[in-house]
Amino acid sequence: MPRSGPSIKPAARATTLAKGKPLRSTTKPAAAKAAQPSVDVIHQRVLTAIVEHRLPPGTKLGEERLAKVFGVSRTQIRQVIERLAHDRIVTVQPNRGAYVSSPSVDEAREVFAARRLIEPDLIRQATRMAQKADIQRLRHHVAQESAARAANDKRAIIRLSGEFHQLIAEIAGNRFLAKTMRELETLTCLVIILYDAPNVPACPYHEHSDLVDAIEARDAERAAVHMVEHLRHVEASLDFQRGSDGEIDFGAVFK
Amino acid sequence: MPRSGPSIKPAARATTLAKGKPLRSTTKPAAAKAAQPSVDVIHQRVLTAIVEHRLPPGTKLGEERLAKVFGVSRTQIRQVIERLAHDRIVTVQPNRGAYVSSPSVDEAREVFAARRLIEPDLIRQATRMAQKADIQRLRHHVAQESAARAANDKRAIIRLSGEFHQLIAEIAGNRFLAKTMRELETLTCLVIILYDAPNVPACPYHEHSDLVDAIEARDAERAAVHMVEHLRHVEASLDFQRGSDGEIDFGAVFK
DNA sequence: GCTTAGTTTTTTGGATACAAGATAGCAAGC
DNA sequence: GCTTGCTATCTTGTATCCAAAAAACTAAGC
Repeated sequence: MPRSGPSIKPAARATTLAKGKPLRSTTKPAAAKAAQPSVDVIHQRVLTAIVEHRLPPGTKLGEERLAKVFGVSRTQIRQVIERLAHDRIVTVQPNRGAYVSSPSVDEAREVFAARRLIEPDLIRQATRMAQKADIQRLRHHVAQESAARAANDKRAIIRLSGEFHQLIAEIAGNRFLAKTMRELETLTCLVIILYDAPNVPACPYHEHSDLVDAIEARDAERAAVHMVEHLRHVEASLDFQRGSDGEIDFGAVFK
Repeated sequence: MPRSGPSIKPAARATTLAKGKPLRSTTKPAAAKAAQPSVDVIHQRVLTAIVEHRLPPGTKLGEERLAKVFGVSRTQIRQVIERLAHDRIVTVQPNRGAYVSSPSVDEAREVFAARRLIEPDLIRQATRMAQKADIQRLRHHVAQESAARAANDKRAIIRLSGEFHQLIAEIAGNRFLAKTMRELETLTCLVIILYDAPNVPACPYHEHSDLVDAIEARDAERAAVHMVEHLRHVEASLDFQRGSDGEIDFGAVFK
């Protein structure tokens, strides 16, 4: 974690709202801050912050610091960190703290290999299962992506791109694979910020649109083919050379 | 002080990757009770107990109780339970405690669907990657299974059957998928105890042997086909009718 | 000037204490 | 006799406290 700033400020203002979720909009404005968010909420907020690259790889997630930000005790922060560590999204170094993971080139390739394996099947399944309402949700989501693109809101673009894939996983209806996809998506976001050639957008949105078209046409095979293509595009836009700059591999150096 | 090197940043991925090899086959806790086991060790022990059906689905995992058994404080037990819950292996009911999960019929089907998706690819990959030493490990493992079968050690049989599949995942070399397979394997064990028609062995061992043969012959396609077949055999040996006996689904009843 | 040793400060890891919630036991009523 | 409501007990959830480790800082020496 080489880059300019040695210390990166964790997002002070996390204005996330994850998915259609608890909007406690009608709470007392004054006391709004006082409400202690649950572990789940904190987990989601941190996750979103990582996905949106407000907490880039290498960022230290100090317990005390997070605890203050969220107005809770360290106990709950530790639970959140445990969860993130379990999904390999953060790496904890014993007695030294938790850091947002920097997947190696190998790990990045493994993540994409896993996605290429799982997602075509997932979208085939989704094509079979999709109700009208599901397709509407997908259309709506693509529209949101389009809007984010128009507004040049890069963080929203990244987040929404990922959520699109999760949406497909949910529609497919296999809970286990959906969970796996959530993990893969988050890791992909880390990979993208680490290795993405600048200015290459994560998911060309028309490809998402094409995927929805194929689903609506009930053409599972076309959807699957598009998906593989789509993933290859994303992976091809990455530059795996850059990565090695970040960490000096002492093991390789002295041998 | 032992400040040996200068700023060594050893690309530490050390964490969470602890389960690579530990195969302590004879998990008799008889000795060495005094030393306080680490969270990883406790996690592994509980996992093994669940896999071996010494802790069947529905068993309550009381914190205090486990803490006493392992001679540690509740803090660490809590971490173990969090991990297991994250993998859906235990289900925690808020304020009521953690119970070994009883996957529903739907979930069971989803687990098998995921395995049918992932494992053929994994064994193809393993066929390509396998070194001589790997094949020897596989042979050795099959021999162990055979021995357990001869000794009629049902618990060892179940555990070893699962570990065989994990071994293949490791040889394939995709860490993410290997982790996913570990989760799937454990869930499969829960499914088997819940729905297995009695006296039907989990994995007919000759099938495992066939799989190793195919790998050794470098015939990835044959290996993949065998794997699908193998998984179908296992799933076919289950009786998904039985499940409903166990729990009365009030939600379904009143509607 | 740069490195090295010792000291202070910060941060994590783990145990304990306390509060809230749930279960179980007991008594009273229909 | 069985159900219902209350009280006591136990379990979980959370915050705090303490010890150990690491990092930062300071000072001394080559």
